[in-house]
Amino acid sequence: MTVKQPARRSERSRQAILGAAAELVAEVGFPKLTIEAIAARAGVGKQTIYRWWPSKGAVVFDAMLSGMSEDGDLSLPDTGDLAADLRLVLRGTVAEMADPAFQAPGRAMTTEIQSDPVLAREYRERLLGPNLEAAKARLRSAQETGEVGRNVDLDVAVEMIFGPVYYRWLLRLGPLDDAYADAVAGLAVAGLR
Amino acid sequence: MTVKQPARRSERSRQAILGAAAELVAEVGFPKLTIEAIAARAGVGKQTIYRWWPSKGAVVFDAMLSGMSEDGDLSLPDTGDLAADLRLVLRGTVAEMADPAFQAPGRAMTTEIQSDPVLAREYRERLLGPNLEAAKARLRSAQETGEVGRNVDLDVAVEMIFGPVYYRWLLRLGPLDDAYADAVAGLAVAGLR
Amino acid sequence: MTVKQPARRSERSRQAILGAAAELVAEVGFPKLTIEAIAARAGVGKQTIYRWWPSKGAVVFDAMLSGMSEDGDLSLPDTGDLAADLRLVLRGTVAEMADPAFQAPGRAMTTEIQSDPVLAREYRERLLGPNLEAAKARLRSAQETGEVGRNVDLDVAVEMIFGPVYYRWLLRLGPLDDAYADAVAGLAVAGLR
Amino acid sequence: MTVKQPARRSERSRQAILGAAAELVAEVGFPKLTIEAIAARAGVGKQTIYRWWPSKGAVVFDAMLSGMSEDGDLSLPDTGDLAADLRLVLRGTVAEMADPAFQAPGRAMTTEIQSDPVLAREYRERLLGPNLEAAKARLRSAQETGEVGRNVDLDVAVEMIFGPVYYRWLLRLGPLDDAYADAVAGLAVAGLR
DNA sequence: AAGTAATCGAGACGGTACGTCATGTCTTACC
DNA sequence: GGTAAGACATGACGTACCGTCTCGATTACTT
Repeated sequence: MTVKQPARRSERSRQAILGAAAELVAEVGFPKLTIEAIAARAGVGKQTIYRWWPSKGAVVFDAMLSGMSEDGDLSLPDTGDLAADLRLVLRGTVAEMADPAFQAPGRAMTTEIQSDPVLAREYRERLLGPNLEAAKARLRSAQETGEVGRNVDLDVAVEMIFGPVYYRWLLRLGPLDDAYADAVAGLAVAGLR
Repeated sequence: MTVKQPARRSERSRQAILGAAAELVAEVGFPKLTIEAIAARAGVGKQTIYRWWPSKGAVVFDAMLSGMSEDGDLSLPDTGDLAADLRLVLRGTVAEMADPAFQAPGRAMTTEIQSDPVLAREYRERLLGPNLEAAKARLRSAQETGEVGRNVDLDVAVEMIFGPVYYRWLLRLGPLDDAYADAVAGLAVAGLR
Repeated sequence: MTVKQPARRSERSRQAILGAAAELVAEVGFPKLTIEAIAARAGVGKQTIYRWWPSKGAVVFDAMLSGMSEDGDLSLPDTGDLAADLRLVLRGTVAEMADPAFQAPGRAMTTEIQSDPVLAREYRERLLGPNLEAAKARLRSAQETGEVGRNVDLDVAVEMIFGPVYYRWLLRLGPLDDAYADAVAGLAVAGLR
Repeated sequence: MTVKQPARRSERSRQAILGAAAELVAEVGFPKLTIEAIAARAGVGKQTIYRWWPSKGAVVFDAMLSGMSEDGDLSLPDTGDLAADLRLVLRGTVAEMADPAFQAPGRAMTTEIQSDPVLAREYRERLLGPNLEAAKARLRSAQETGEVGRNVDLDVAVEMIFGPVYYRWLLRLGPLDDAYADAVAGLAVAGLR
């Protein structure tokens, strides 16, 4: 969340808290995670957490952000073959979602977002939004080559691509493997034509 | 959840608990819902809840089940026009999801499913599964008329239909209206061809 | 307590309850003794206990009564030598009080008597009273031989004899052995002259 | 009880708890006294009680200690006339025991001591012991004047003095008035010669 | 270099809810 | 009708965390 960065904040404590939060959410899951446990594990006073983060969710969110390479290039490949590019992207998405290290915090995030509007906004704007924007950019380019219909609503289009994957992941409806990624990519490309 | 059915369980208490849970989850939301409040509202001892349900989530789940017409005909319409049928179904789905009365418990359910495997199974088997099966049946019929390709994996196909809607709903990515339902239906039908 | 003796009372259950109570009070002590545990140990419904006894204390009291030879001859020996007779009696009293098997129920009794007037009355009339009466009888006889002064209040006198022993036992002020019994007997006899 | 004195304990809370405990034990009696009620009356969290006292009994004990002038001069009068001095002391003892305000907590204490060894020790060392010591000191002085035999065991002697009173009080064997105090004093002095 | 103010660790505080236990009442089915 | 079994409403238990608060003790800027 990183509310603000005042002069005298202890970076050491911040790191310890984020690290402890990341460890603990993986160990016990989000619902059983407590601020007290984070403070204890981080060797930090509770107040230091309350001073800088508004909620448990915010801490975990920050911990997840720290754990990600925020600088990563989000843009999708553009080889001119939309189907191939989507297959590639979805295979990556699917692999990440199947990764056990991502599961606990990922689900926690989804959960927390449901009851914390501030967090939800943060999530949409800082994590999800940029990714969806990148996908839309690729589809826009595909519209120019004619691979995607001109009248297709791109907001709906990106949801057609990632929605099914997210759905299967969250509700554990089936395996998240390359075959699945390819199938979704195939149906999507066909639909967008 | 209805774990087991020993001897003589008080039906009156069961109804009161389920009713109170449904009311309270709508009033305060799932995270702020407490067993004590349910017991108090239902005029029931806490132990009576703990005796029959393993967790808060299980109670709310049961409450939701009770609130639904379980006998309802799940099968999709089959007018011979797949696109029209899907539009109809998705409009209904979207309307339900936009309904404020469904929001709180619906999100609560999704949330709770993430950390309770028993509940998750129950959810998939008793609520989600039948609905997806009904959709698959309609698609299978569409395969016979040629509206859907023979080699399309129907599991993936149903996720292509409902996944995007669920995605938009859960992450609040945009409005859930008829236009959106139609757009999703359109793209899906095109993809499945 | 034995409230009443209606026709169809199960003697088998009564015995089982009293036995279980006696065992349990020795095992866990009176404060941790529960009606449920007694019922379970006795293989009896809780209601059967509630039907026949008004309180936990009453059950234990009855159990203790059953455990004692109620028919025993309470009268003190009268050899003509009061000091010797008292030594004998007090040695017996002291030995009983030091007996581990008597400790738990004995203390429980004392405890329970404090807050249950009915029980207290029962205790004084059925257990304590007869014993004190017997001692008074012996002292009365001693008054005739001149070993005890004519103007001595015998109620006070018996309390001078048993009070110190009870005091030392209840508050664990020191060992309860023959030497102590003899010392008390000696001082008492001297005082009563 | 005052288990330990770490860091910064709230004196205000301590007083409120002790006060509430004293009031409540007088109102409802020890067996019906609950920690929750004490906390509520004191305007304090339950945890604050559990943090500093190990049991309900310990709280009440502390409350009683606070209610007593701990600084009081315990030593018995020494006018040179043992009988007169003992009469005086026993009249005081008897009056205190007959005082309704002392009854409930006094009996509670006795009761609680039976099942809590820690409390029992505390009681013997901090309340009872000093009083008995004071009495022994007076008797020792009497041994020098010849009023008490040289070979009398003073531990037994003090029990001969207070035991009967305690016995009559606890088991409600008779009135606790001046006449009784005098009778006990008289018999005791005669015995100790 | 000393003064000073924000931050830190620690943890006590008033609370809420937890999940468990025992109470005493009740209902059912058996004998 | 008494019984074993056990569900029920009640209410206290002792524990876990909540979010706030105070306490020195650093610590890094200011003067």
